[in-house]
Amino acid sequence: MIGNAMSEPTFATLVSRWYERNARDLPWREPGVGAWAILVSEVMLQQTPVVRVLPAWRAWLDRWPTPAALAEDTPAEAIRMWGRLGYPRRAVRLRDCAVAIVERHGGEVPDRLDQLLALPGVGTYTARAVAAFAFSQRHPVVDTNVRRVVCRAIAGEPDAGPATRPADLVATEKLLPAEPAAAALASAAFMELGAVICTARSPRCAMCPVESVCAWRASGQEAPSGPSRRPQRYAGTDRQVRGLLLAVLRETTGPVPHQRLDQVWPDDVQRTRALAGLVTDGLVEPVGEDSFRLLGDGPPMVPLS
DNA sequence: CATGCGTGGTG
DNA sequence: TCACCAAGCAT
Repeated sequence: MIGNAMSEPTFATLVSRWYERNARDLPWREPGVGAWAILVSEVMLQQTPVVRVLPAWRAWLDRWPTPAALAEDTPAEAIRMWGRLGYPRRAVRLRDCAVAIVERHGGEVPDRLDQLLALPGVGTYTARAVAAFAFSQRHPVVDTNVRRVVCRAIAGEPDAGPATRPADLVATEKLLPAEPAAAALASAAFMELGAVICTARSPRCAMCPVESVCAWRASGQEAPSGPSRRPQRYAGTDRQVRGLLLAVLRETTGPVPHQRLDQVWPDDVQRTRALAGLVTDGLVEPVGEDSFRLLGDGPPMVPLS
């Protein structure tokens, strides 16, 4: 027991201490923030930087403080409120998620991992993040930041794999304190370390609380390997065309004649394909012969009899 | 398991 | 300038 008391601080302890002194004061981390607000923040933060999420998160919760409130509104309004956060399918899925929470869980965000995972738009990361941060449960929370931190500091490798793997969850779980609340704090701390110090491009090792125990540092800090995969260009892709189409639909209430949508992109084939994709994905619906609108942006179409 | 899916900031 | 992202998810 004396040996235990005198042992070196654990990895999680070092990072948690650093976090308690240096964490950014993000609003969804404040005490008393509910599970719904945390869930909304996690979905918005999927692939969108913190600085852009901040105002959108406040506006969203001001309008829809509960899952039930969002569930009663239209997908179209969800897409509009999403603004330019990107990947607007997340807005629709978040609304689907609110509907599911009302239908399956009486309007309360569930606290069980399997129930969270079953919600639309909630995957491995988000389910664990909500369980840990909203309900103080002891689950490894592994996002791209945590993968990078653990991969570098523990395994001594410069890069994490392309996607979260079961091995990442196991490796991270081993680092967590036994106490659930401490484990949740440690998970937030790992994420923060990866976001602020142990960044992908230029890690600030001089500021790092675990530099002295970092395996990557100890092994000479081998540079990240070359480009594993060539990222898709944005300019000229369907993705860009979808964004242009959606920008027009967002700023218009109700149906938009296709002639107006035609103006956003000259290539008929690509534009038509992009619009069809938006319909397939449940973001847009056709109205009448030649108009389109955001899903649910007006009264349902009544078939003529 | 590789892809597709938006957007705006930055070195 | 422009490649590279930034707390993933669904298929």
